[in-house]
Amino acid sequence: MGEHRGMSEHRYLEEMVRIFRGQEPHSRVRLGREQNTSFQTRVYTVLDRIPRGRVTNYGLIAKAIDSGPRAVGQAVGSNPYPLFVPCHRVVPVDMTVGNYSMSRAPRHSRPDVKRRLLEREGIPFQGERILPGALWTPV
DNA sequence: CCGAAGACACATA
DNA sequence: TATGTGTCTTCGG
Repeated sequence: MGEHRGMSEHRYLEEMVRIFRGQEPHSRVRLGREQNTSFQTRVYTVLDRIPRGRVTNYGLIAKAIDSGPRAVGQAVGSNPYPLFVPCHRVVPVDMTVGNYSMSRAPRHSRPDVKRRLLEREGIPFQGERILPGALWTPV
């Protein structure tokens, strides 16, 4: 079986399925981040600290690393390890799921992957919005 | 280098 | 609701 992103293919898929189901990964996975810019690394470091069942927003991350929200969005969008680095826990300040990549699909066929991931992690929605109690502020 | 483009935020009408 | 502006990083010419 092949090697995939620093772990066996089998284990990688197994952990990925767990995350899709809203379960916690069995073990913390070490991922190489050599290709990232130093700015991206700073952003992903914050993402790693977002607790399960909580979300934060682009502006708060920006403040935490002394940058701007758009720059944070750009870094989040180029996350090389989605799911493992929980970019799905970052939402706009209005607490909707935001303009993540999948949101460009036609509405009737839109998979709403981000929302489903969040719901399985226990994030409470009311209509299109996440309840304010789920907001986490980076320390 | 310079300009344009973002998974944004905030102000103003 | 809907433009318009500010701000910061990346990428392409």
